[in-house]
Amino acid sequence: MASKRALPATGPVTMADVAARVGVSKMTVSRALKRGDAASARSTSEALRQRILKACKDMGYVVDQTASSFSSKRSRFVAALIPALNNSNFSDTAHGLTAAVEASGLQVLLGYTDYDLPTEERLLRAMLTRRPEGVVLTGGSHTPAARSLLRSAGIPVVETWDLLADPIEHTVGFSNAQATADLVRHLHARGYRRIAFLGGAPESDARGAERRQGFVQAMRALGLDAKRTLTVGQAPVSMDHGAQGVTQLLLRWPDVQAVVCVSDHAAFGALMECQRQGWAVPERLAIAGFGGFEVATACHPRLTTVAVDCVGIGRAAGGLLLRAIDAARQGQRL
Amino acid sequence: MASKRALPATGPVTMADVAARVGVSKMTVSRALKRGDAASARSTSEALRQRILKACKDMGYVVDQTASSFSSKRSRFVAALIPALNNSNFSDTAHGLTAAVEASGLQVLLGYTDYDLPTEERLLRAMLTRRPEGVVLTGGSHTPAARSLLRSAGIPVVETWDLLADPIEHTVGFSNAQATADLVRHLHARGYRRIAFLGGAPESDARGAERRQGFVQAMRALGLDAKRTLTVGQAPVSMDHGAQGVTQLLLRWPDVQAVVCVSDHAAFGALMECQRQGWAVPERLAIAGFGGFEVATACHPRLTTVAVDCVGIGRAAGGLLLRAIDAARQGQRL
DNA sequence: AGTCAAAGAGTTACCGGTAACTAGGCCTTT
DNA sequence: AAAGGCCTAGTTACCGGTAACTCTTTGACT
Repeated sequence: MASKRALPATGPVTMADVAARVGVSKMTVSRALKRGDAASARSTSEALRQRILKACKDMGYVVDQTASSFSSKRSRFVAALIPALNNSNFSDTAHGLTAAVEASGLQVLLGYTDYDLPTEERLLRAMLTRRPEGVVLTGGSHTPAARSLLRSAGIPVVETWDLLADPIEHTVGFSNAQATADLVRHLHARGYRRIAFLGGAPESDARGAERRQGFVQAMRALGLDAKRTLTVGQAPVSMDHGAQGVTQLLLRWPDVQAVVCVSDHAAFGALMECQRQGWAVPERLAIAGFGGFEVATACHPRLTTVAVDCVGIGRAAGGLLLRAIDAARQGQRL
Repeated sequence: MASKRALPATGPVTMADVAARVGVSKMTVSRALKRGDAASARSTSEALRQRILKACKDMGYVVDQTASSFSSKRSRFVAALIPALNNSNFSDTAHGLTAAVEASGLQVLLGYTDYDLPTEERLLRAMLTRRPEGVVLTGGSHTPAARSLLRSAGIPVVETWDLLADPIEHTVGFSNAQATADLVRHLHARGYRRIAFLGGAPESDARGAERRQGFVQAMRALGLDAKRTLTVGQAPVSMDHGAQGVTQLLLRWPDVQAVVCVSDHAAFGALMECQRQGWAVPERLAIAGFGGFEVATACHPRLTTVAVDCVGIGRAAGGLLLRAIDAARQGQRL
């Protein structure tokens, strides 16, 4: 074990090693490395700084964030939880979030919940042990334990993708119900009257449930029959669900003129099934989706859809989070 | 500032607080909490353990992984870099990876490179400061600096999505060239002779370039003309690229019978453009894609595609990584 | 010329866990 | 009955940075 000291080349290079090589103290190296964050305050001379930077490069020194975080109580990352990675809407939001916070030197630790609340809680628990400086969640449905964890963590929380009436702290998004209602009114204006809704099990998808509610409310407000709602499978609703759904739909309500699908994926599946069956779209059945996915504009005929500014949501959430983190740090200082 | 000590309720609860409450040493609390990992070795009595667990719950204590990682030199996470989040192929791989390593208590820190090597290097640099226990990369193209970083990091590295002849350390995947060549032979067996390839700029997408090479090699081997290759845009190749591409294709080589697209997205775009233009698929033009995306089987007509076991790749990469991490830890012990 | 502030660098202590070692109690073994 | 071993819990030291403070030098200003 004495060889440990005798073989400095093998072990990881530490800041002390660099300091010794340059002939300064650890602290000086530390200061030289993190210059640029703050302005010229409390820094080293430029000449010395260059020597230190060169030594770091020569020795292959890489800062140990683990130690840095531990010492400074700043983990320099935020946790973000989304329902699924392979949904481009959510990953676009993650993209926007990353773009917004990386300028402040924060990384995003991304997790996916598989549309499952207990999974979200587990994930949150795991992430909080790493002491993130903030948390971004998707939606407003969480387990009581998850809420409690967040409260006692004492860090800023932003809930996205729904404009919540009663958020844990901050919320960035839009009303899924409102947007769906707008879509229904749009169809109504085009002359459609017998409109159906196609979505997954409400309990498996909070946003889907919101959209369903928006559909029902708008239909009722227009004096139309809001009973044509069909449930196919659990979230995430797939293209195949849409294909199955549209078949069931026309079987059950042959007089239906238009269908509002919970997402573009389902709408696309429905559209393709119609093509297979020879049902003209939109003459026999008009199809609308939600999300503004690439497939909605690429397919033929194009799907009517509700475009969502996913990246914008992420960016706004990031901005909000940064301000909240800053504010908390200021407050701490008092 | 003296109030800091006077207000223990406000500050975060530490292990020492819990220990004091229960009347044992920090070490005992530490041991009680991490029991379950290893077998009954070096643990506390069950009765005491329950008391400690209860105290943790009552006090709202959450282990500080930052401190734990720092002390034990085990960060308990692995870094994974994929080209894009919103590509379900790659996110499925991330899914498989997560599933494979989470049983061992490792988390996955996911990053996306936007198909850009310098971005990959930057990201890698940022992640390595957090001392991951392993790294999973997509593909075998990396900047020299990135390779150097990985080498000096001294942690296991797995490269996926390409079966590399000369990997940095381990590789899990399949030959994109081989798979594309198989696809070409399949089309040839069906009677197609004048086959084209449609993809993005090779330098922007290593896997796309591999597929293009596989196409060229297979065509030549079959004694066919391999010159019908078209480049549209940069990676990631979109549905719209596919639509534009197929138009250019038929304009430039009106006699073409089939087209192999670099991905299902492009293939789908091409398919839809054909429908818009009234070109019969596959009679006028047969279209093949790559990746086995949901859209390939959901659309009408179905796309010929190369299904990839994305989750399997991730799972295999995770397994390999776990073994390598274990081996490294064993070796360290000697 | 003296005072004072700012800039640059060093010192000290500490963050909250865990590795490794130590110590006591109880049980088994010959 | 003594020796050895296992189980449980405590002790000590330390991981690699950074906050906060101190000290020295330099230069500007009165």
